Amino acid sequence: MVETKPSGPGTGEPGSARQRILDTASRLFYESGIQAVGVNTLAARAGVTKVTLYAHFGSKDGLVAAHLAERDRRWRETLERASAGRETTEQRLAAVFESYEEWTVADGFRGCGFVNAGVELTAADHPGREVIERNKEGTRTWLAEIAEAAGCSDPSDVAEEWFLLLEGAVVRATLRRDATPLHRAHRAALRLLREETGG
Amino acid sequence: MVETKPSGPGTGEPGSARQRILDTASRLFYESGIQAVGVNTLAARAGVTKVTLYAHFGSKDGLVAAHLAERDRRWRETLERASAGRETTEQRLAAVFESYEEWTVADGFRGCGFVNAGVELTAADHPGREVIERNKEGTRTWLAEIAEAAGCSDPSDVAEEWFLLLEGAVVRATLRRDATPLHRAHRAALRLLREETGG
DNA sequence: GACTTTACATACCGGTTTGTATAGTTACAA
DNA sequence: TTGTAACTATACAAACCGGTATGTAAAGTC
Repeated sequence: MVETKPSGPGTGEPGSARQRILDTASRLFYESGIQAVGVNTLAARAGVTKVTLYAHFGSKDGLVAAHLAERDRRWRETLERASAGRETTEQRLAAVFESYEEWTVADGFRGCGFVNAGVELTAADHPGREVIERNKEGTRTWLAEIAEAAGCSDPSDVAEEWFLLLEGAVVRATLRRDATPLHRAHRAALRLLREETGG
Repeated sequence: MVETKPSGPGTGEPGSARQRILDTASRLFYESGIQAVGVNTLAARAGVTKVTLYAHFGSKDGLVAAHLAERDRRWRETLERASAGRETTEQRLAAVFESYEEWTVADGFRGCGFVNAGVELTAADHPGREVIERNKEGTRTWLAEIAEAAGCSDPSDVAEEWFLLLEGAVVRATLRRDATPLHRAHRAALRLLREETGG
């Protein structure tokens, strides 16, 4: 387990230097890619000197890892918020697919930030890799709990099939910028579910 | 349509400078990512001077585009070779999923080279983007022809569902290095097909 | 023999990369 | 009032980036 807690000065309150750096990183890294954004640019855009950035995160790799951890936290929040009040299996599943859909059709969508980071961070021991795996495992677990509540005979199997459809839809939506990949994925997921539960 | 034919000197015979550059690019770009491999390193590893590299491809972007075109050509060959002698719909579909499976479990697998390139090449007008789209469209068409021969009422719809499963499985296989993503995708694809054709 | 093509070697260009060193400033607290 | 934490400002280092300039050697071709 890697340290993801704040490791530098400051407490991370909104508007603090640390938070401004993380917000800027989130935007720039996602927009342009991690390697394409230098620490000079990043610090300047965050309204912070490079010295402050290094005081907080130690290295660019450290900042990348912290940025991914923050992104993971926000994604989990999104899932939980979208699932509020959804009770039946199909409603809870719809909440997930609708979250993905909103995301993929939003302005500036450029694929999954974790998958993208995984493509760029080829070093096997990069501190960000762990965060990527944790995020994917989190979503997989979320889906498995829905499949379990539905009474599927092999919940993790069904969850993984849903996950394949979701990940595939995100990839497809990156080229085809409309809602059809998510619609098709959702429909296919429902058919697989109903077949499984004998609906 | 962008020029993808050889644009520099030489004919591209096996062992020629041009071919050596392309082979080296294919290996290094896939292994380490496009941005992480400089032209100095690339030329040195290909046993070629940088001047020769630029005489052949004009720019790094030009080399990237040529490399992607070559990769696309090889992928189409793989699909055709794997489908030789497959006659029924399920056999032809199996050929596709088996090709993906062999690929994802092979040593050094690091995701789809086209998707990865798409992540790295953020510039909308990069000459490689066109090749990426052409490749994805090629695979989609390949699947649609199978679905059509199967007598699906909406072949392109079914093909897209298969494609979602395949792309998702590739993404999942990048983290989970075994054959289960492809097995699951194949099984789900068959279930969706049989449902569609009322089998 | 003159010319073209293809590739070589070497050296250089301006700019950018991550990361550090040093000094000064602001705010708050004991 | 003195100290400390968090920050700014600037300058620098060493390496690397894509790309070019200059010149040479070895082939093939008219």
